[in-house]
Amino acid sequence: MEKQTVTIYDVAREAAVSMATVSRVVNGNPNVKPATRKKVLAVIERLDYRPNAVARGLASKRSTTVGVIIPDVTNIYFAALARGIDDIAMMYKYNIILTNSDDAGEQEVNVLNTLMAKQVDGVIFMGNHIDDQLRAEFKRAKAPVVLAGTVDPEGDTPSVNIDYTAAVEETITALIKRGHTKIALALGPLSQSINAEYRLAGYKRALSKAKLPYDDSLVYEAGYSYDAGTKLQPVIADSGATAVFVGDDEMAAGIINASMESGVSVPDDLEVITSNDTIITQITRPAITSITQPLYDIGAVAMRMLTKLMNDKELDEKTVTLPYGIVRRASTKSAE
Amino acid sequence: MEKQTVTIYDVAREAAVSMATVSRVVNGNPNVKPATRKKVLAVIERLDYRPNAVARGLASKRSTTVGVIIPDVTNIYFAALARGIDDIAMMYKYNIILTNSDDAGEQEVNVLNTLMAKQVDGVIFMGNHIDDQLRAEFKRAKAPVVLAGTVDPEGDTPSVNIDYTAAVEETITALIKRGHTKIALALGPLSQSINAEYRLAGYKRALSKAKLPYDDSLVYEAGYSYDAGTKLQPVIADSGATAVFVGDDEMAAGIINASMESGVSVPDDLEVITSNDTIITQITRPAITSITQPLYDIGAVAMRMLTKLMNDKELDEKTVTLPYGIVRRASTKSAE
DNA sequence: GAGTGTTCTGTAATGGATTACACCAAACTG
DNA sequence: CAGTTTGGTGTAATCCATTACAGAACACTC
Repeated sequence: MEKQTVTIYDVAREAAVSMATVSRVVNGNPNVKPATRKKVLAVIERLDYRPNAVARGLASKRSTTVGVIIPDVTNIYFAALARGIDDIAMMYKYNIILTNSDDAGEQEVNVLNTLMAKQVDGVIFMGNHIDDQLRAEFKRAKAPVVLAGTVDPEGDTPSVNIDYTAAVEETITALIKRGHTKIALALGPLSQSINAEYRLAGYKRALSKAKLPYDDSLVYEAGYSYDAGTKLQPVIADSGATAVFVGDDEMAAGIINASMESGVSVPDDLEVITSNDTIITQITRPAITSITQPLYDIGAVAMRMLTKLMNDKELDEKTVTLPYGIVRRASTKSAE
Repeated sequence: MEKQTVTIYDVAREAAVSMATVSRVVNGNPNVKPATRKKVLAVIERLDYRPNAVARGLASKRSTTVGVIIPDVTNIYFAALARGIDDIAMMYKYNIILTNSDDAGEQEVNVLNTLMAKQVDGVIFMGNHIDDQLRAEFKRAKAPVVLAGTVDPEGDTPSVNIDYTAAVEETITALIKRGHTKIALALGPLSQSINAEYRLAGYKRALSKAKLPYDDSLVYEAGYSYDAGTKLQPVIADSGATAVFVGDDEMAAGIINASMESGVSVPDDLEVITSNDTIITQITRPAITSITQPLYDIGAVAMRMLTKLMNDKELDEKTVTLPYGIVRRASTKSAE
């Protein structure tokens, strides 16, 4: 028992009008006599007609769908952005095609191409690194692209972020003011601009302003995971650092738990500050002081920008920087 | 500078063949002379032709897109399922339209309708409750629906789950064996079948098998959040319960932290067991004993079932039950 | 009542593929 | 070598809407 589809033709026939008129009614075109509109709506109701979005997309060249490329939905940070994106998309009647890229360049390019083949009206890209090939694809794409929570030092592509450099500088400066001189930096891969070109820069700037020497043996490159944190902790302990800035909340949780369990007290022996203020920062004991980011808003603003671009409007600013904050929790000592 | 699109027509003209032949080449139809195929592929390469998936979808009546309805992507549990879904979907060359429903019935129906309008070839539904209206929509839909991590007591719709009742029964029985007689149950809304009809049943069964009385004042209905847990903790403490089974990991984390901070020691004064084995269970101190679920696989298997249905194949079993486990962590005492 | 606008509706082209069917040529059969 | 397959290719209908354009109906003006 195939369920046959009701088309605009069927409605037109039943309502004794042309399909153009039905189309007008469906799309809310005001040039329809109220009586006709009513008649058509009645038939639509009776036949339970739903316009076919694919046919509509072909005819109108707009799919009312946007592509979202995300490294991994199970990553709380990116999932929060995705939620902001989807909410705003829904508000503007767009749907989201979501695909995981695992941060792999080749996969990202592939995904972008399938998205373009599906005629998405725009793309929101989240990732940790943008290389030349990807940048080239963005340019080649016939739909606009906006980066969310993702930096591109080249700055061609519109993007929404916080000022990572300033945030790190501020936290490191606060640590220095409290007397720390050996501050470790636990980051993800330094191949990613956010680490190598933003966070590290903030760290260096804070040191240099305080006239402290930069010691690259205090900078650690690890994975974005709890286990990476537990493994890194003894190394940090050996380094003699009395404070550490961590680039990922799960990693920070690993460092904290491993510290406490090996007799290194947080915050007395080691102060810990992390980056993303996810729920994890509230769950550890001690809870973790963190940079706060308006995650949901980063996604939401990115989507808002994309809707403008999709409607050929100008952007007020291409590179949006949202405000960050810092929440003090128990993993750092209070300022004197 | 509009980027003009290359169509199958352009390729046909340049390669001096008909569009049908180009279509055959693109779709890997074997009835094409190797020489012709090569010639066409060269032109495709030269013109950088990409088939328009929308046009293809209209003509072939298959969009190679499936809809995924999720309560909230930022929920780790569902996000893990979504990841499994997407990976398998990608393996079968499908894309995912993901939409958040916030578990709201009306929204779920809306979303389902837009998905059908977009001509998705199938739908994976995740949610906490399925009411009659939703069930009716599933039936009405012209594309197959599979439930992932979502129970429907009616059992009409194919689904993938673990045996929640048995899992709860097993954990409660273990607690009873260790001597507990007052065991609390902290669940999400009892309006949801998974709580009211599965977990609660397992709890009751364990009690009755042990000939312990059922006391509904030990059953708590709360939200799926950390704060809900911290708020619930004093109530549990007052009840005199010496163990608690929790339906959500964040809630469990809240209960644990609030307990420890109010001088109720976990596991000495209160043993805690939770349900989803997310990363949170490893981060709390004590870490939380949990039922383990193959989250990724639940999503993956659901998607595999859906691909079968989309290709009009029969399902081996309509209601798939994957195995669960139990990991002991520090929030429970070891068995004697 | 002719002229001029509006408002409303219909006709038909269009979007970019898939695919049933027809056809011709080459290969095979007996 | 006529007859039948098989392989390779093209023609044209089809999918279901949008939309430019044309035209009809009606109201209004002088």
